[in-house]
Amino acid sequence: MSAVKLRRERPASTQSPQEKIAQIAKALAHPARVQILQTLLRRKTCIGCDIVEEIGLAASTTSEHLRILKEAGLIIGEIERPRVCYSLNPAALKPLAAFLGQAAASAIRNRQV
Amino acid sequence: MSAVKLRRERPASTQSPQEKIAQIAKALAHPARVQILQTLLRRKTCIGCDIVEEIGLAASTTSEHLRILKEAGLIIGEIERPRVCYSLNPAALKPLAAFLGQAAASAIRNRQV
DNA sequence: TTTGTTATTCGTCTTTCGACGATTAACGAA
DNA sequence: TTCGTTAATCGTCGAAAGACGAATAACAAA
Repeated sequence: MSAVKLRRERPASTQSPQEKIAQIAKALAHPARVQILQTLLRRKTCIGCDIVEEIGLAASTTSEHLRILKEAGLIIGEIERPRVCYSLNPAALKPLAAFLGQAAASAIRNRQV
Repeated sequence: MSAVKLRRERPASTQSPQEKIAQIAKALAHPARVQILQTLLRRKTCIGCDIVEEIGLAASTTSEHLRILKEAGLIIGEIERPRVCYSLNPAALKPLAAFLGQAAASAIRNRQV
């Protein structure tokens, strides 16, 4: 309770394209977080705290994963007292998806599916 | 020089789908590695040690990034004495690409581009 | 055989991640 | 106001990532 925490990543505006892509990938770089996104994909819209139950980790740990996903912009959380309603924001995946698209295109050019 | 190192990730066969996806994402979760892949995309095929020069990190560090990419199957390195010739293996990106595809599809279903 | 060229491994260090329990926050309901 | 419910934060700890220089490996060429 002394100083500011300053947990920020770096303003998106000053990020290189590589950094943008890597940042999104980093948000996906944990099985639990992938599982959270898949859960949100399956059960269309928002979910309360049963994400915690679904992935089987401690509530605090899950909350941390949700924070990371939120910070990366991949999910959105709307408060609906006393719970929070999470939903996907697939648009945030675009830079990474575009990069993968390029790689796939090169695969076609080089005739290696 | 004492014991085995055992740096393995875990046999792909026993990996859950989430783990597979997360593992690929983890390999992409560093700007330098994204940059390496982009370089290989641009200059069609393999490159020697000028990857080191391109990304501006120490040779040993770069070698480590290349190892990670290789271990994830994203690149292939053929030795061409005295150098090594790297090339992309875009097929290894498939599981991640498929996942992003699903998310994009859900975006269309929900009318949020 | 010695020399030169490039890639990799080793050892070390600092920083970040991931997990947890405990605590705190933020309210609606009673 | 007090109570109950759910989320988020804090503090801690071990494990892993990331960076580097130094040392080593693996040959082709001289």
